[in-house]
Amino acid sequence: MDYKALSELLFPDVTNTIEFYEKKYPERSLPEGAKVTRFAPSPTGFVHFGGLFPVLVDQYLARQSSGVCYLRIEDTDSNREVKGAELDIIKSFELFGISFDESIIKEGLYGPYRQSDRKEIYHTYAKKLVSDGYAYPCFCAKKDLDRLRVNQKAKKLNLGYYGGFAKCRNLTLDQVKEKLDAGIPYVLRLKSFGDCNNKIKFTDLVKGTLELTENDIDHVLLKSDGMPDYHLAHVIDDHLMHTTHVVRGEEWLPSLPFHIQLFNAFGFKLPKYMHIAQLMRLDGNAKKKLSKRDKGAGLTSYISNGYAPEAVIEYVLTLLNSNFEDWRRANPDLPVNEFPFSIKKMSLSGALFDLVKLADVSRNVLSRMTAEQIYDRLCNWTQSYDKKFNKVITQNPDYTLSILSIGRGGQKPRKDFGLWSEVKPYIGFFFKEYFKITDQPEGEFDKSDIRAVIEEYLNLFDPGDDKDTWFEKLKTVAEKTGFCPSTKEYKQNPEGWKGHIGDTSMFIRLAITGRLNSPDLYTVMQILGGQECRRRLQKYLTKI
RNA sequence: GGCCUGUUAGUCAAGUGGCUAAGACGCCGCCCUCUCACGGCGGAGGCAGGGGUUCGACUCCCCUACGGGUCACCA
Repeated sequence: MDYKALSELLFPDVTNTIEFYEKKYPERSLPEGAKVTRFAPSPTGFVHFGGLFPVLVDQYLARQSSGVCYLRIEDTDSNREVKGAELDIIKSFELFGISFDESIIKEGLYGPYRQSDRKEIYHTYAKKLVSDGYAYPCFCAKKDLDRLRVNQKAKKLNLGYYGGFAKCRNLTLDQVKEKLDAGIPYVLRLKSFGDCNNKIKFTDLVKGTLELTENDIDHVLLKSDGMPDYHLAHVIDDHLMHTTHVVRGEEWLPSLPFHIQLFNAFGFKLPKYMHIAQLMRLDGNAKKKLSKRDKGAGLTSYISNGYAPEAVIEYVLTLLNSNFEDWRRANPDLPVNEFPFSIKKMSLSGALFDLVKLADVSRNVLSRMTAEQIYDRLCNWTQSYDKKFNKVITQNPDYTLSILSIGRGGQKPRKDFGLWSEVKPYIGFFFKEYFKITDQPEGEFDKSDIRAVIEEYLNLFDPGDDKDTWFEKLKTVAEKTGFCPSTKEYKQNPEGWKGHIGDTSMFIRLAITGRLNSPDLYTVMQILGGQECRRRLQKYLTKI
């Protein structure tokens, strides 16, 4: 077979040579050891939660080595393409503080960054492959392939287009010409010289040394529409764009031998690979790969549900690097991008997505913010997702700020909320728009006793009191109304008391906040102001 | 089914032949001048099973079981 002639027959329009592109995309000039990584999504919809894993690895590896992290759009399948998805992906990541050094909106020297714009390049390299005898056209129709598969299945053979089953391998130049002239659609296939009885050793940076089976399948390289499939595009792009580290999900592991084969066929240097574990979700009792189909898995739905992006990022980091939490405890105030990310600390098996843990991480992240930061972000979020609340807090910025300051700062900050959507239920009672008595006293008390406590307290209440005086007055009220002023004492000897100071405090809390639980009552009352406290206490009397 | 890969408490995980097997979340109990939150103290709960190798295996090897991935003109 005259491969050169075959290549001319298949690619008459290709006039460039691969040398042209090799020269056009020279080695990147980067410092020693700089890593070049890429995130390469297909624009088939929104980015889902699991996408955060590889992209964060990409970002850390590049940043920590003064390298480059770029975005490449893998849109070689026009059937699955979703309009607007490209920009959506970029915007979604931006919400999470993730940006790329090069992308379709920020072209670098190694573009185009959209695969559908690189067709000429792929064809040039494909032509080379054909002329070197590594690829051939296949005219088999889908029907033929289906039949082949059925036969192989019946005979319990390995499925696929390989060896003796690869009929089109043996087509002569004239036969090819004939079919071409007849307008029969074809795909370009790899002519595999691999043997599935041979094993190859390969070291993955995450998985370690792997033993893989050589590829003997004549995989498709170019689809009948002339676009490459993932495999060919991956090899050519990551070569020309000089990717040093390919970070991708472990679902790609089975096709790795095929990729290695392609790199070798081209004579390209192999990049380093990192196949990372998939995030799983629980489906009944079974673990399932988290996918785009899962409701609420979209990155932006975390935003709309009220998660702080930085909290989501930290949660992902706890799963990505087992020592992240230790680092965070030791460095509570350092920005997250200073975390010394380490490949060695990456998990081998897929973690189960844990909403409860996310909530915990989230509370911790928010507890480290200042009241001002909380306020800004809260305004930002409510602007889109709770306009009424947004109006309330922005009308009273100082007041809101003082509320958000409760128990903030210091060594043991409060952790009352992990979601922006949890703030309103927590602080709503401070505002007349939301104040409502929603709880009832716990335990059995005479209404007259409750009334007596409130009345007695109203007599003594003075907003100018300091905390100790304030508490002394609570004790006085308790004692006067027949409640024990010390909980401890009461527990030792409850005889003769109607209850204890905890109970009388509860009545007052109910009147002031409408709820059984609240932050420190003294502070709450200070913020509300004497007038409002008095008003609420009096109002409560009418409701008992 | 073939191929690949993984398996330490409910979840996430340290651990690389010699520990009473870290820690975190969750759960339970106690403490912290008022509830909650925070914090502190304590508790329940684990090396999938079976064979080897070894003076000694969570750690090395083999088998089994179970989980996951993949076998497209999708990425």
